[in-house]
Amino acid sequence: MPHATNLNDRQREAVLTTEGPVLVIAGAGSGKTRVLTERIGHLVGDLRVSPYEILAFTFTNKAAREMKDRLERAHPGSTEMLWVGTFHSTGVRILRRHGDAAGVKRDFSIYDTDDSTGLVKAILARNPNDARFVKSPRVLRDRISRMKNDLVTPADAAERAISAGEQRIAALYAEYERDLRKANALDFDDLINKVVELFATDDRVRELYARRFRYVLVDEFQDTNPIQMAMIDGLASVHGNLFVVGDDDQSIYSWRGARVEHILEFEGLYPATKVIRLEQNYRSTKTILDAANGVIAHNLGRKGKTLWTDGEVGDKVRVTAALDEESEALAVIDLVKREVAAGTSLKQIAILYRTNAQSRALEDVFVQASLPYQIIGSVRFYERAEVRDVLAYCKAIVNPDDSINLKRILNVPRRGIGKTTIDQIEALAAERGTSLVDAMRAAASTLGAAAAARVHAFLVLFDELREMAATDVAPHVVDAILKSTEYHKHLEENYPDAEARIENIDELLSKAHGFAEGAETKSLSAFLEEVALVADVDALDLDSGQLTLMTIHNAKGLEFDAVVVTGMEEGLFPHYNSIDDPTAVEEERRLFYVGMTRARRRLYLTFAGMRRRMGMMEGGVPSRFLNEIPERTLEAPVEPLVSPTIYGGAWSPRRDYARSLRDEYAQPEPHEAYSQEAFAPQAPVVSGVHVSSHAPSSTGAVEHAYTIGMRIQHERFGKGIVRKVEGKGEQTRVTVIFDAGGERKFLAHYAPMRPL
DNA sequence: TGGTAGAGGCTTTTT
DNA sequence: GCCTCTACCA
Repeated sequence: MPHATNLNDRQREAVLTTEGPVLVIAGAGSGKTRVLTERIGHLVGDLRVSPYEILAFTFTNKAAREMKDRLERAHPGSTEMLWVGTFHSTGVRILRRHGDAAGVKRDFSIYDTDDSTGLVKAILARNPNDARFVKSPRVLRDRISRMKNDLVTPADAAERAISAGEQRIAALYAEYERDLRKANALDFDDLINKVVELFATDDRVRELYARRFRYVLVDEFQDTNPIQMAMIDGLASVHGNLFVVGDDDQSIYSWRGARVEHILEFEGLYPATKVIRLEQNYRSTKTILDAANGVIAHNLGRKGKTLWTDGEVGDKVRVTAALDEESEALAVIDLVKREVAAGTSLKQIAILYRTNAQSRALEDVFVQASLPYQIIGSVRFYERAEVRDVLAYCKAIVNPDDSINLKRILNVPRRGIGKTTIDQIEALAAERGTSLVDAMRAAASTLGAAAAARVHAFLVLFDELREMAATDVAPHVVDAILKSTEYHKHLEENYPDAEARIENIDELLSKAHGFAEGAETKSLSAFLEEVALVADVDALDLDSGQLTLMTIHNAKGLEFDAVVVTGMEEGLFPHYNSIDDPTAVEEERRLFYVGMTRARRRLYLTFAGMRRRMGMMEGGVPSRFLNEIPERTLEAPVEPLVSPTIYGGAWSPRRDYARSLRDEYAQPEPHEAYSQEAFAPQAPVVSGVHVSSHAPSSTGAVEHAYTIGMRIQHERFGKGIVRKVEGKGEQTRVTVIFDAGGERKFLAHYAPMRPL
């Protein structure tokens, strides 16, 4: 059997059991991606199944691409007809072909989270009395999204509403749905929702797909939500050859409506199910697995399994304490340096964290140290204002009914169409029940002459671009938008950081060019579709030779030789919002488990004694998860971490553990610039440091009386002059301009600094 | 209509 | 600490 060699018995069973429902419980690193790919290879290569009859769901586009690449190598030509993609991209594919039956027009636009929020905002503006029922447009949008994911319609919501507030929310939800239809737009949830609706209303279409796809495969099954489950169920309704792979211990998307129960209830739903468990791990060392197993064992709500490996024991897990987030970043650099010295390449190292906000402090220090890194997520490319502006032009051009995006660009760049004019046009649109563009075309009579002329000028430009988009390729249209609106000039005139913004616009343009080179359909609408569905991880380049920074959520499914999980503090990880809810803490624990099991050879954990949160410095306490790691897997000494005073009590830097590392960064010129070569592999170096505290030494409880103009001495940055003093008591912040150049802000209470 | 300054909210995680 | 919205003035 060409497709069952080099597999263990269980894996082979999973590959060869092609008929009927199969549930594979696949632990972290147990080779599930391989099983999925080999299984498709077996179907195509050995059983002569046409790729046309196979549909596979992956969690990201990147995973889909990788699976296709692997298959293409093994069976050239086989992937052309194969459908592999995310639920969302598969939904789009189906809706573009057969959406009509569910009332979806073929040329619909896709609203991303920002667009949806804009729509909700507009609805709330129309219903000022309802604002008191929701905290913010975003909260309402999330709530609507949750209902959609749970198959709750506006009518259901109205029926279930017990309070007046719930009644109104149901009404706003209904209005949101109406407005989406009016704008000929689908939000992310609709991309799946409408398929389910389609299957329910039109049996012929459902059967068309269900007959075609004799084999349906689902990866990351633990993170499917009810609406996705309904879509899967519809697709598997004819042949029943449904193969799902998941791990209940890695379920980390319940906040998005995902249900682990889908794993637990699968056998009940599909009675003939064959269950296969993959528990042998091929990724991590014995020590890392032991540590991860020890942590996840604290969860009560799990099916229970124990991963094992016959790999080597490996190095122990190292915990590093830092004074604040800056020292934490320095500690990370130090760990990276050691890894590189030991022969690990930068691209095989990942720095993970709970929240995107944590990346900033890391980045600041990495930049200073010239450490090459790539960051996934954070300020997302497609969410930058300038990129969104240009995309709004594209969206409005493709679909002029898209009032949200049309409104966004009406006066960007400034063309004298201000609030008053827009209000008038909107009123006219509401009065006549037409779209915004139509109201603009009709507005000449109601507007003043000057305003009417400006609106007319916009419409001329808009129509020209529309005409062009009907026939020309995406990059040309994007280029025409930029030229005709003099967008570069607009950026230069209005933003001090215009250069960076222009770079982003150029990148968008080059993405459009790249798209036109590779895609079959090169139209603007096809480009928008691609753009709407890309995830941040899709951009991850593991061959860039750089260090990778990302959230643990983004790291799902990936693996690295060395992994550093930062921010191991109560409140951050587990996060404040989860800390009072045992179920939520269990999900946080699973998230930590996912982070730990990304590591192949070495795992590092760091925490900071204090950290800036929304501008305020706050004290931190080591995460409870650290205490759950079996001591035998940790580098000694562990004592300070398991101290009974940890919870509740304020944490202070333990000077006993401030060791060699501190001195390294205590000099005035702390970050020697690490060139690319400095990070090239060298001969292994033996490290003797265990739990190390990364703390610029504290000055203790010295009274701080800084005044503007005062000369000061800072332990690390040398002499300087006080420029600004803000706040009082422990919160006193002092801004200093250093003689050596550079301005910095410190908390007077904590900074290693004294008046001269 | 546009520019600016100050207030207020925000950070969990994402297709 | 940063971004967005609002209020007010030119």
